Formats: sequence, C-alpha cells, structure tokens
Amino acid sequence: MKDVAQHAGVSTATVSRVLNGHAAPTPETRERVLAAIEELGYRPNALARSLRTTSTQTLGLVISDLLNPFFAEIARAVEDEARSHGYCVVIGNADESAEQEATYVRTLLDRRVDGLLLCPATDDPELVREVSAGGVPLVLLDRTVRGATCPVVRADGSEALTALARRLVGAGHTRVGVIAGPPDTSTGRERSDVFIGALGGAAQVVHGDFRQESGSQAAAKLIDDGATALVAMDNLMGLGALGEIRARGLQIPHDIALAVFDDQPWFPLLDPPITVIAQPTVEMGRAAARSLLALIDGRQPDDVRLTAKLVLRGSCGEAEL
Amino acid sequence: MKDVAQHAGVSTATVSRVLNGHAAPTPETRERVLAAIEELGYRPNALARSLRTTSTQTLGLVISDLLNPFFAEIARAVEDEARSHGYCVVIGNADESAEQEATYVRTLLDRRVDGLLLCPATDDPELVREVSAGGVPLVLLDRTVRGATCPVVRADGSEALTALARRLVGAGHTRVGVIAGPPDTSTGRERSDVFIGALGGAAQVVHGDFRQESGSQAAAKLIDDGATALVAMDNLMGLGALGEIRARGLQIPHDIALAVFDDQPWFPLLDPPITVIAQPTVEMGRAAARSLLALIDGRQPDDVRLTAKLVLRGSCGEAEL
DNA sequence: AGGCCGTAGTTAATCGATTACACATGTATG
DNA sequence: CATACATGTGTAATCGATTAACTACGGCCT
Repeated sequence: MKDVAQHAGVSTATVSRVLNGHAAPTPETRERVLAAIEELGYRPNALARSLRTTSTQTLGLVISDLLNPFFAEIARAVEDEARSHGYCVVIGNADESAEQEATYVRTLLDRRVDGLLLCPATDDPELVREVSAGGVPLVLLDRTVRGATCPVVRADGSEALTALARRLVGAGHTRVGVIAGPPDTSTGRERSDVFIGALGGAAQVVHGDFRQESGSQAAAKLIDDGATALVAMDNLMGLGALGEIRARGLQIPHDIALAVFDDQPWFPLLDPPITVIAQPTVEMGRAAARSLLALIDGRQPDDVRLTAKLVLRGSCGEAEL
Repeated sequence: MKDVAQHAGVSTATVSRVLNGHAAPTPETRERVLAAIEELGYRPNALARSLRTTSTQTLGLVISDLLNPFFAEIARAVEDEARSHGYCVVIGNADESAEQEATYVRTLLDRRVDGLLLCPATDDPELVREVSAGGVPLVLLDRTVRGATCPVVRADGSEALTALARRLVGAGHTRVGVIAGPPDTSTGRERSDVFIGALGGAAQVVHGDFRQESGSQAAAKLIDDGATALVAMDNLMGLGALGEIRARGLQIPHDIALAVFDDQPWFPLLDPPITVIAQPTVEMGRAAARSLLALIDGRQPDDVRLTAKLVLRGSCGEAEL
C-alpha cells in the first residue's frame, strides 16, 4: 500500500479512501491511485483490513458430514446466498463427531468469522452457549439443541411422516422397521417419534448414526425381526438399507417396502423408484444464511420451519406407481 | 492479550512466549499465565497472528462443483490430510464457471492462504500464471492446464478406458456413444480421446458440461443416432444418461449398454449394477494436500498420477454378472 | 569486592490496513 | 479585508499479535 501511495504521489490514507469508495478524493487523484494500483498489481491484505475493521466478511459453516449429499446441497445454497451479499463461507466438516465439531467452531471463532452456521452433532447446548458467550452471531441449521437460544432453521417432516405412516398401515403393514438417527440429535429423535406415534404400535426401531454402514446393519436386524416395510430417516442410511435388501435378493415392494427421508437425484431411477420425504435443502440453506446475515445486521430473525414433502414413487407399493 | 498479561502480572511478550511454547518462561510464570488465560477465557486473534507471521495455516481449495460427489470426496480427503498437519481448508465452489473460479482464487489469495489447490474449470493457464506470479504455492488437482508449471495430481484412466473399449468392441458394439466432458478441460478431452482411439472408429461423441442435464441431452442424441452402448465420462452425466435410458423404457444391458467414469456408492445397487471406472478419490485428495504442504515447505514435489480402475458389474453385458 | 555471565522478563518496532483529527487551500460572507 | 466554512490530503494512532534488542537480577570466579 505504501508503494502504491508513493507511486501515485499521495498518502496511504488517500489510497485507502479510493479503495473504500469514500467521497473525499478528487476524480483526478482517484484516477492516479487506480493507475498505480493497476500498474503494481496491488491487492489489499484482507487480514490487515479485518484486523482493523473487526469484520471479515466471512461466515463459518460447520456441517455434520460433507459426504452426505444433503449437507453438500445445503452448503452450496448457503454459499450462494452469502456470496450474493458479499460474504465468503468457510466450511468445516465435523464428520458427525462432537469433538471435531468443537474444534472447528473454535478455529472459526479464532479467525473471527462474522457469524456462524452450525448443524450440531449432538443436542448438547454447551457449544452453543460458548459461542453465544463470545457474542458471535449464531444460527442453527437442520438440527437444534436443548434449550436453544438462537434462531433455528429446519425442515418439518411431521405431516409427511404421518401421511407415510397412514399409507403403510393402510397397505396392511403391521411390522414397520424404523431406521432412526442417533437419539442424541434432534432430527434423530423427532422424526422417528412422530412417525412411530402415527404408526400406532406397529413399529420397531433401530438407531443408526446417519451413515451408510449403520443403515445396512439396522436393516439386517429389522428384516431378521420380520419387518415388511423399512423407513430410513436419512438418505445415507437409506442407501445402506437398500444395499442390504439387494444383498438378500428381496424384491421391492413385493417382499419389502422402503421409504427414505431425504430425496436424491438417483432415487427416481431405481426400479421401482424410491418413495421419499423430500426436504427443501436449497431453501433451508438460503434461509439460514439470510437469518445469520440479519443477526449480524443487528436484527432478530424468527425461527424458520420449512415443510418436507412426501413424494410417492412406488417403493411402498403405491397405486400411483 | 493485554488483559491476560496484566492479570498474570507479566508483559504481553511473556504471554506470547507461553502461547508459542518458547523456552524462556519459568514454569512458575507459565503456570500463572495459563491460569490467567483460563480465567479470562482468552483466545488469541488468528488474524493478528497471521498478519505478523505472514502464515495463516490455511489451505485454499477451489473445486469445480461441490454438488458433484467426486469433488465432495476429494474435498473431504484434502481436509483430513490438511487437518492432520495442523492446517485448515477453505473451500471455494466454482460451479464449473471460469469467472467464479477466478473470483474465488483472488479472494483466497487476498486472505493470504499459505497455498492453493485448484481444480481448474478450463485449461486456460492465465489464472495459474497469476497465482504463480504472486508467489503462492499452487497444486492442480484432477485437471491440468496448458503448459502447467506447477505440480499436478490426477488419475490416469487410459488403461481402464482401453480395456473397456476392447470389451465393448468384443461384445459386438459398433456404435458406441461417448458422453464426453467439455473440450476445454483436460479431463474432458483426454478421457474421450483415449477411449475413442481404443474403439477404433466405432464411436460417436457428444460433449456435455459435467452436469446431469447435459448427460440426458447427450444420451438422447446418441440413442437417436442408434448407439447400442453409452459411456459417460463423469458420474453426473452418467446419472443424466441413466435417466434418459429409463425415460425411454430401455433395458440395460439388453437394449443398451452403459458404463460411467467415476464410481458412486449407489451404482452397485442398480439393476443391473453399473460398470464403472473408479478413481482413487481419497488418495487423490490426500496426495494433492501432501504435495501442496511439501511446496509450502520449500520442497519441490513430483507430479502424481494415480491409476483409475475398471470395475465390471453387468451393465455392459459382462460375463462376470 | 568487582567484573562477568546467563536467564527471565520488558520495551518498542512491526505486520498492513482504517480513520479521527489536523492542516492547507480556496471560496463565500459580513 | 478579515472571518467562516467547505473540501481534499496528510499525520499518526490503532487493531492484536510476534520478536529483536535491551535491562535487571542473582550467582560465580578470581
């Protein structure tokens, strides 16, 4: 910057003013400064700027699992929305581990992100408290924690789950195997609670960990126990369940019905196509980013609850096949 | 930091020494400082530290498309490797757009990442030159650019493509439709060049853009032109092709054979399972991160070329079905 | 006792920006 | 003609760390 100033025959203050679009400098001075910048290929040091202004124009996003397409889509949406407001997004991948999540959150805070978007790995409110105590704007995404005191953006699958349960019961299923998420996550509990409630007793539950392998194992156990329908509460566990079904040579929906929470582009391409509960991922990501930006702006956004939709495709023996 | 110093009755220099594990401070002093840090909940400002030391302990990773599971896996691997060396990764999503790529690269450089990993959107070397001119360590990943002067890490699919071509020709296919990537990317050109060469004239090519929609369109055109086998040079285009095949009610492999470059967890679950050329994504990501860290360290790593493997599964009418 | 040395700790410069305040110049006003 | 006021720029403090150069202290040797 000093070089630029010298080159243009002005002080660094003037260069800074030109850079930040202040009213002061003469068009002529501005011209000279811009020329010098161009000539020297000068690029301002974002670190120094941030140190001085205490604003990094950066959002932190800590997600549970980058390999889960659901979170990848969310990340993508967050990033789009943030960029359109001049913010950058730093993504941290917690890998469904609370420790790694905490590590990432601290790293991001140390780097002074202007706000944090978190998909909590567990519903323990401790980390959330720590962030809030630091005074950093925080929004929870997809999952919540016990007694959350910050805005939450998530999808509501109650209606869809209830409709699905009714459908399965109506089709005569009396043993529905539920592959649920971990009981210490809000989505892990809530989805299966609602669903089991709607089934009215015809359910058996196995908890997985939102990963493919656990889906296979849960499916194996549930099939052994005589389940005639399987519902996976997340796309990766759904993938695992599907693998187990294929491995056993079972026919969908004749031998066993299957439905999955979360849609994926390839689900419609299976034979039969898989019935799913589709979450509005893009809207969730965008809404979360908007809420966080509002918070940073000093406003107090409301919680956002978007509805997930049941998409019937045939894997549960629907008429609409 | 001043507060901590005051609290512990020492100067900021001493606090800094304790923080950085310097030899100087007495165990006793160290103890006092650590207590003060604990009590005040002090966390050092990474921006200030980086400004002073000109090292951010951060790697930049600009990938072509976060929604493409291939890149998501790579990102994951890069992140793992980087973290194990005490580095953080900032991911930028270029969305297969050269402009957005350039924007991200500049943003990352402005934030003074210690090194940059780039999956170039086009083979135009301009951006690479710009980064190199700035003296920032750079490694190319998956794709290269014309006359690249920096280390490149990528997968070599020649053998696998040749074997696949032989197989298809051997099975009697005389009209093989190739769904290639954009001709201005190295992977877009090389894969189809090798494959078409090995087919020896039995090929028709349509270039897509590495996205699902383009795969469908390409497949439609190739099927209309009488192709009896389709080979997609990327998993998203493969997904699109599969959709088109399904939409037309064609049977694989009876009516049409299909093979895809890039494996995905759900490919084996289709009926028939899809034959693929699998890239060692995790190894690619790790190798790229290691090369970059070596470069940052002042060493000069070699290019890395990992081999992709043909996985026969049945969608090309293999005996091994 | 005086000089020398090693050690623990302090002072102050520095990284690269932003910005409050001071200053100089030019124009309008009484 | 002196005063006030607007306008464009420069000076220097500041953000929060690191670190070279310096100081003070206590012990050891002759």
